[in-house]
Amino acid sequence: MKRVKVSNNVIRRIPRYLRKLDELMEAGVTRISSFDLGQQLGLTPSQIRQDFSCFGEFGQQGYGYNVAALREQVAAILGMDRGFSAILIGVGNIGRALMDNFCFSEWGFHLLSAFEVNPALIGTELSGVLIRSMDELESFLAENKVDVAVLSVPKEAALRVTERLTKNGIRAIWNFTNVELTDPNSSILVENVHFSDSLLSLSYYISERKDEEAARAARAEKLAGAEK
Amino acid sequence: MKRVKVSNNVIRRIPRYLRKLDELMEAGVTRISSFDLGQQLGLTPSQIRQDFSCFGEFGQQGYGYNVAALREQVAAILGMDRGFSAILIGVGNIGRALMDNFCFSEWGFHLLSAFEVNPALIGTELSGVLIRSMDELESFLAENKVDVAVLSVPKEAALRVTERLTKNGIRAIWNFTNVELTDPNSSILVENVHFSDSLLSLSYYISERKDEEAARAARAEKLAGAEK
DNA sequence: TAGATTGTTAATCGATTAACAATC
DNA sequence: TAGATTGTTAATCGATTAACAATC
Repeated sequence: MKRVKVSNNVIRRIPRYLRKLDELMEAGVTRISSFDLGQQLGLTPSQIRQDFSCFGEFGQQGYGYNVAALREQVAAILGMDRGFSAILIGVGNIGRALMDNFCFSEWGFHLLSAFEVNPALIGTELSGVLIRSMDELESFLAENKVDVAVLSVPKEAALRVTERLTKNGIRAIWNFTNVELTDPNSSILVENVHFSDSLLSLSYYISERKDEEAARAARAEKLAGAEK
Repeated sequence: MKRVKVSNNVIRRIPRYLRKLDELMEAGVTRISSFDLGQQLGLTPSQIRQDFSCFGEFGQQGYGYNVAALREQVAAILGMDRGFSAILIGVGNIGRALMDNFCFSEWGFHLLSAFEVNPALIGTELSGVLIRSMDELESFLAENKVDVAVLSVPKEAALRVTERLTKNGIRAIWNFTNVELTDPNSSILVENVHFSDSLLSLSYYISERKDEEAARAARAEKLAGAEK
């Protein structure tokens, strides 16, 4: 796999390609051109070819791309075949939802264990994953290679837990707390799922649309008045 | 409020400004310069001033920005003061987690009601919000102005429910299903929270780092060999 | 072969950064 | 007043789009 320095914009598009390719495979589509793929994703064919060309040559002139083959390449680009391991910290509502519904293995991850402070949950299993006491965190990290910690603890505990994690070798965090963990001069990878940021962006777009519609209505009103 | 056409990049940064400003207020900071704000967010002062200048003049030469005042401006930009209303469809794990933990009102939204097919849940309340039968969806939408539908149904139901929503006047969806709802030529606003996209991006970054470290180790190895 | 479509180079467009006059 | 810092214009940088030779 070629691996030049690839821009964030490209990297954020790759998972969308994967999802679309899975969809195409399910629909029985075996080949697709950058033109058609672009149509379906709202991207230009140029951009799609540029994106893939960061990683190699996956198409064939005059034919396009084989869907199944491209899907495998995309999966490899994303590291889905590397068998990364994860632990989950905090089996609250979000933690439970992830353990219950989110299929880590579908995306190439092994969820090794979860950790909780609530004694009622410790020792129980959820979707086949054992919930351990937070007291065991350090010893577990010493004995297991863990690539990612999924952080789904309450806001107040976020920074404290993060410190314990990074002190014990964790170098990547999938952050579901609404706390800004990213320390600019740290080498820890943090991927945020900030619900509020997402909702507020939507709020912005709705406001924008409302304002535009109001402005349009005002212009129409004025015009109608002038005609009289 | 000035409202020129603002790029997506800017819009995605505004919620981060809000979060940081809230943090500063809580810490008792009353004024901040674009320089300091940039330091804390990993952005250049230029970019911060450019971003705000899309919406107005919120600072003061020689002084910087008043934190509380800027926070209010940012909130207004995002439409947090518009009292948008929302309903939630699908009280599964994710739906429940949102109703339980996510404070809609903190971000200016009123969660009016939730809808479910499971009879055991219908008629009950969660965090003060009534769970109605999906059968009541159409009549509810006819009687209430709803700005956003939060979609947290199982994957299989996503498209069907979306159609019911849009047929009954819903024009913005906050989508928690892993389904691509965005129809390029539709005017419905869709804001996606795709967990898998997020995890796969992280997977990419971890892979990249691993490859770099392996390459570095290989070079060191070679060097050590050459010295012998 | 002719038509289609790639991978890549060049051109364009847009976003970020730098610079600076205005001014608190 | 002098120092600080804004808002904005100009310069730079990077990402997207267009074009096209290569080739299946």
